[in-house]
Amino acid sequence: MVTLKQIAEKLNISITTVSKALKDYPDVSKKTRKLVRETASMLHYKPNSFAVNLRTKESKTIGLIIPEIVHHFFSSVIKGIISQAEKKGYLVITLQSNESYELEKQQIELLLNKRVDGILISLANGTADYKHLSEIIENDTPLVMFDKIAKVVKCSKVIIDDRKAAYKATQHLIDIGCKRIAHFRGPLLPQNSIDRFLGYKQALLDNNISYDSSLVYLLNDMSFEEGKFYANQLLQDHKDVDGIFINTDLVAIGAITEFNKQGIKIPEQINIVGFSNWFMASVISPSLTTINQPGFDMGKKAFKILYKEIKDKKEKKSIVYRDEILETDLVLRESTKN
Amino acid sequence: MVTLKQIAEKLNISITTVSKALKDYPDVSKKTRKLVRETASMLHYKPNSFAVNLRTKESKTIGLIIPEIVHHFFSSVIKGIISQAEKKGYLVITLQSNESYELEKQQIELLLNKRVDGILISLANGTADYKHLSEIIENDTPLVMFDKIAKVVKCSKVIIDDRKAAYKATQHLIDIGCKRIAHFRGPLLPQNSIDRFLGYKQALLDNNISYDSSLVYLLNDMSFEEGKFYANQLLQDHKDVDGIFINTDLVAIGAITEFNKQGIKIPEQINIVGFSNWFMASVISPSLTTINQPGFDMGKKAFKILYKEIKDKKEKKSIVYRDEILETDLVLRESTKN
DNA sequence: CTGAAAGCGCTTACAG
DNA sequence: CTGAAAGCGCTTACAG
Repeated sequence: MVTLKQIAEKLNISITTVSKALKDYPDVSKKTRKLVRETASMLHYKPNSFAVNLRTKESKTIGLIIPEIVHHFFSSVIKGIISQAEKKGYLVITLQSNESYELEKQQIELLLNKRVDGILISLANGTADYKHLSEIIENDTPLVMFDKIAKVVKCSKVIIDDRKAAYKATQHLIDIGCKRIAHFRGPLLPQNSIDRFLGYKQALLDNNISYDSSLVYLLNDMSFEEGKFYANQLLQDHKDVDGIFINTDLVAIGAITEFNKQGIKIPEQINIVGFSNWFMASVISPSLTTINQPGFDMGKKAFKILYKEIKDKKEKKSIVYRDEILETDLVLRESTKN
Repeated sequence: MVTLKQIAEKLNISITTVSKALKDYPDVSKKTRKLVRETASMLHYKPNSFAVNLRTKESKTIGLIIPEIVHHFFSSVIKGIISQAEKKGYLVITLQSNESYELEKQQIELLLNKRVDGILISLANGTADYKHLSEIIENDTPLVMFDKIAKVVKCSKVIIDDRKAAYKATQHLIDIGCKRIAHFRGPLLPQNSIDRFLGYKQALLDNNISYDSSLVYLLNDMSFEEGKFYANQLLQDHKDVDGIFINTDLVAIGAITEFNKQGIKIPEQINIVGFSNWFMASVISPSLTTINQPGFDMGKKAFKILYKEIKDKKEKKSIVYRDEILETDLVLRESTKN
């Protein structure tokens, strides 16, 4: 590998001058600058990034921890982050927590040891303790949380308004005439499953529909199979339900599959609204009415905020945490009337 | 940040001894070793990875270039790579070429400048020239290609036998009685679209079915929309077709959607076999018979080979390139008879 | 068992 | 305009 030293020796000048010439310092003569540039490109010189990192104390690399990569929403977020990072000259190290708090904790340790310039994270469902996140902040590493966040952690956050979106979804069911509306909710922990539940409940109350807790089913792993299972369960428990708001599309697609199998007509007998707007939602039959969750934009936005914080830190400006709330909309399809 | 120097000063010993103690060199006394370890953990010492990289000339980081992240198959591959890399203490920098040769080229440059310890790549459809790949090899950076590869490049490769898999898919259509079998193929460039076409053709010939080039449709972007478009086209061109082998599930799902819309019965009027076994293939109606492509295993395997090459290089062993061919199988579902 | 010293390849404040 | 020197924080061959 070619080094500054070799270029310097070849031209009989000092390493200092070579370094300055390559960085276009104005205090190097035009002639020397040109000579150095030419020699460097002739020798295919590439600055040793390890040395640069050590000197500048930054690596132009950020870390990303995500619960699950094979997931339409999250892979869209990753794509948004990576594309935006590349534009700004940053590379992204991605890690998957697999919805495990323990792994998440270890991975933060890995990234901190690696001295990434900043960290982006969407929390595992299992995460209830936030010491590992505080450690990032104490370590003075910029941190931005997105989608699955912890409200109490002091850092910037990019989210959607889950409560509002769930309210919108439920209101739609009410508007098309549903009287008995069930909800398949996520586990007790991630904030967004709580918020989606609260939005559902609020919409009922605002429309003078009494809240019936037996219509709310709490799922654990939010899988296709769970969707089928609880769809069947619902049919046994409540013959009179005419609408369901389901916490996420994958589960909704499981439910649709089960209803189709049992000959339940959608939307005639039961209306369904999902959440996320996966690609699948548009190709299943009947296609699924759902909340569109802007994954790509969320990724872009999260990186942009992180980038600004990294920059502000470098310039010793004080960092102001921001809460960015992205808009969602309801995509009407065949699984609800009209 | 705590450094070796600070620990040394605190204990009034040399930096050398501290370094050795932390690395469990046998020539440090038990007592000193213990003292150093305790002090280090008390001060939350973390080795500065930038300095370590510079000294050891390795970063325990690899680069990954993939055509498209938001894609069930590729995100499974990424997951396989990342999980395996983490086990071996490696981190993964992911970049997306977006099926563009130009981007791919730039990204290789980025990774080489970053001095990653190795590179994993699946080529963009647009890539026809391989100089940028040779550069990796000349740079003495281990390289493993997977899925979309270039046969002429001298490096290890992890693939499936596309020709054999396509043969199997086509043979299945023949076995269930199809006489006029169409094929929706991918563009002329990626090797696997060529191989899938050849497998299709070979199966016909081996079964004494004459090859009819008008039954082969060449698609460009392999999208859901193209699937719909060519399904419609096929209905206009050839009323007698009773089976289609389609290059990838997404297109097949587009085709199914179009056939459903036009009231064509699957599999009674037309049998369909896809390729990849996306999750979607199992939930569409009718569910799709398809070739299962083991993304997660491919990722794991690709990393394992790369890891071995990195290790061999470090130990100055000569590197033997390997071609790993993973098994695929046909998953029978509702879109084909029986 | 301990430590002084060289060196990895840069950057930059400083002197001339 | 040019360059000697210090330093980023480690590792390791070598001396004692």
